[in-house]
Amino acid sequence: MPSNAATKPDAYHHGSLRQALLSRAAEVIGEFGIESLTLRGLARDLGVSHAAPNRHFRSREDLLTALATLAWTQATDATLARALAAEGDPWIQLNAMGRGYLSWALSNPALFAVVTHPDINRYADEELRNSIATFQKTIADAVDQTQADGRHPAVDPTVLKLYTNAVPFGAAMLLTDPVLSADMTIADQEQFVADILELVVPIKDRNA
Amino acid sequence: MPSNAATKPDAYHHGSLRQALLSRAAEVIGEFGIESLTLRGLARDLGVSHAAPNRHFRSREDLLTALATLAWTQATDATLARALAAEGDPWIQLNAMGRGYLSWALSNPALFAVVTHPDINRYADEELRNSIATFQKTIADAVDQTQADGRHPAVDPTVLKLYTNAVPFGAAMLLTDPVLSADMTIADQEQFVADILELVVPIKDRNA
DNA sequence: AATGCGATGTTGACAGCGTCTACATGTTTG
DNA sequence: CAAACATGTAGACGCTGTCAACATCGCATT
Repeated sequence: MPSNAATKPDAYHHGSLRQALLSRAAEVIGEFGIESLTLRGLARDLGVSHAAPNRHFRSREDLLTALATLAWTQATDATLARALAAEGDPWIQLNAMGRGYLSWALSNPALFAVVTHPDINRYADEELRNSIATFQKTIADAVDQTQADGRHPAVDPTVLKLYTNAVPFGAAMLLTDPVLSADMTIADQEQFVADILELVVPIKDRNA
Repeated sequence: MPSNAATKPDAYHHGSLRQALLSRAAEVIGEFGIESLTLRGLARDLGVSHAAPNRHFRSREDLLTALATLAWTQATDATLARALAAEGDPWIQLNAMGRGYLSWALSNPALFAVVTHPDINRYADEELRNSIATFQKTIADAVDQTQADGRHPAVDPTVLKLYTNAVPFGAAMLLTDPVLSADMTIADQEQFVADILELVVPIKDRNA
């Protein structure tokens, strides 16, 4: 059985260093930003030697790529979870997916920040590409279903999908940045998100 | 008269190093990404000593901040230019602004990348904050005018402004990233942008 | 015109970082 | 039980940002 760092802090082997690195990395990014993230700093924080992280991530870029993969996977899960819970027609489900995605982004600003890093997809590995493709397909399928259900019949599906992706993505970018959302006074964030989605995928008339 | 680097390449003083640094930085970012941007690398590229850039930018972060300020200023100009050329009611102008903004972003992916860097606003100086505020106010005013003109009368202005900001922002993020827009086949980018804007600020019915 | 000063560029130095290699330690498996 | 393997350590290297000290230039004041 591998030793547990919590019970054997002086063990030669950490036991779950990879997970600890990912977890601590998210904390550091949230607190100090991505540029402040260093492998040596993580090693110090976790009480291991400076080269230990290299056993799990060949490079700093590799660690960021793993975080991005985690982020897209979580985003997909959060999005799908809301859709399954919605129990309605495709339009209602798409609205729920948007809210699920935005909720996740606002609850996990550090992981979302990794996803918006302009370099992150530059040398993306296959795993990251797959997690992105899975997310995109999730959205694309949901959009297709709304069109099959009669919504936006005249709109080019490619345009509609990019639009559907862009709204929560852009909104999350603005909302997770204190400077960009500086002059907004938002009382209830959940309600705010619902109001935005109402402009894209209106469902209020359903209850009227 | 300050020496000109183009005519006196061996001069002790570069003559316009600050501008050359910003210009070369944008090139490097476009080609190799933000993480690959180093002050020493820029110095080498421009044929000056390794510490020369520090006379113009106290730190690497300072250079990125200057680039971001430049980016927001250009974005504002590009957005306003289209609005002034549009010559229509507020709704038509807002549509034009969206297209102007997206055109700029797609034409200047390197500067746009700086703006989407998750750390860029973390320690933003006053100049950057001002350029962001100016852009936001430009959009906000235009949105207010559409509401004064009778559009979206029942929608909270704050929600409407965030939505109006988020669409082009998110669309530009997706379109400037080869991975995120991987499975999109876009024949005419200008037309594609117009189609997206049509979903947010429809103006086609005007000509019908 | 001479001179002195501020702006700009150079050189050298230092610590921190990523990352490689060689070695140590613990775990698992035949 | 021993050998192979996964994981951690120690040391080294070049690169980077950034500072201090010095050099050179343009410009303004006399």
